Amino acid sequence: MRWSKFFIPTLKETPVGTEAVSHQLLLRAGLVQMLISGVYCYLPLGLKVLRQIEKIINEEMNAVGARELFLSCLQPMDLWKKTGRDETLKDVMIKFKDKKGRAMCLGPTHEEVITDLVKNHIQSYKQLPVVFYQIQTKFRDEMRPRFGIVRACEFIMKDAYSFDQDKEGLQKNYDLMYEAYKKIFTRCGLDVVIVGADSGAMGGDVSHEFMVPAEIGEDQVFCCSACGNALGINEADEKTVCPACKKEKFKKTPAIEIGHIFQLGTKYSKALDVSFVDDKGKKQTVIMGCYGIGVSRLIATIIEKNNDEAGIMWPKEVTPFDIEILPLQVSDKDVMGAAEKYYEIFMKNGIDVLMDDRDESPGRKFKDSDLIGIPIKIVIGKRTLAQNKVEIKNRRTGETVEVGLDAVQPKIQEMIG
RNA sequence: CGGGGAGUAGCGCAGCUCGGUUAGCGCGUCUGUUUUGGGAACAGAAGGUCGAGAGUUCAAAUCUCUCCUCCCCGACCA
Repeated sequence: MRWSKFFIPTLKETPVGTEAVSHQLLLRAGLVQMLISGVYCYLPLGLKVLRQIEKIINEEMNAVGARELFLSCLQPMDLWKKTGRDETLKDVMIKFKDKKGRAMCLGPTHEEVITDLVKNHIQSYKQLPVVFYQIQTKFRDEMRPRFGIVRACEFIMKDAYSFDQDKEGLQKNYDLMYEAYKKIFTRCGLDVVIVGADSGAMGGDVSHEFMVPAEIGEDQVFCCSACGNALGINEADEKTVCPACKKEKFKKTPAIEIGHIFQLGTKYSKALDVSFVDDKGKKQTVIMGCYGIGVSRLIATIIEKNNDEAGIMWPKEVTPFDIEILPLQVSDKDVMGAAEKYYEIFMKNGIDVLMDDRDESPGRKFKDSDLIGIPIKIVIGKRTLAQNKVEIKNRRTGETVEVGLDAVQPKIQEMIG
């Protein structure tokens, strides 16, 4: 992709009314734009990051046998009355009446819809288990949206739902999801702390939260500063020595919740009457689990944990582009010729490359490059090109190497791995 | 919803206390010329319902009232 054909409106200065670093960088790097408080539009670069994360999620969900579907976000209130959550979630629901006078809402979550959907298709134990997931926009009329897309009124969530015939089946799917979540977050370049948690308005018994310790976190975890071992909220005080490594005491640390999984049991299946006939011909209620990841929040969290004074430093698997080519003098035929050559080569080899083909000063290009945080940049300038060399720079480490013109491709391949 | 801050050009700001030409500065944008290794220089240009409405006044960005929006702190959540 050529910068001039893309759309990356970078900002030199920090926008007013932003506190969180991730919020500032999301705006400055031209990833998102606010429409109203808690409602954000994704610009092309931000969308590209979102797609990268979706790709990781899709792969890991498929790996544990979850089927992707896409539920409606426009939902009838009648359905919510059946589970009683029209009351429990009334403060966050965005409700209205349609032209026919039907009470509707924009889905704050999808347990009711998926359960209602599955109900019509499950009759026998032979059809279980089944696991579905989707990546969807959720709507919650938050009292106070915060920190850009960390807490928004319209946000993107991956939600999965498992349906089993017994508790053992649920536990199995729960464990699979638990492990899949660890993989997803690791691939996103994050270290998570996993804590047992209250299931709150979701209901059910067992639940785990996936937390990332961070300054702007709205939650708190007790974790060992040496080994990361964590206890559930309020289960420890700061004087307790970590039972795992016995080195450090637990510390109360603010954290961002990016995932939450629940063993729901029969709360929804009972209310919506989802049953099946077991192998003895007896009618049973389906046992459910649900599993959420705040995808948009995940983007903010990744930025929160991967930045420096100059801007974002994308982890390898979520970066919007693999490499960036910076021709420093666009008017110079040799410089631009070399840039075009590498651009073509990398595109042909399936490496996603952004080329800053704008006729801007080198200073501007370097600053923008650091800001948007592509992991590897190839700097092509008159000075080095005169010696038949170009410069390859690692955004995160700042490490710079000058390589001969023929060594560029192998070096990049080596760095990308 | 309670408490605190803020709204002036795309972005960042000054002006407001003490009302008075055509509302200004930096960045960005457009034109031209010169530049080109860490946010270049010069010349010219465009861009504003001063958040909105009402009021006071000969005169309001500035004073008064009402409303709207945004940010931060608290109760809820991915």
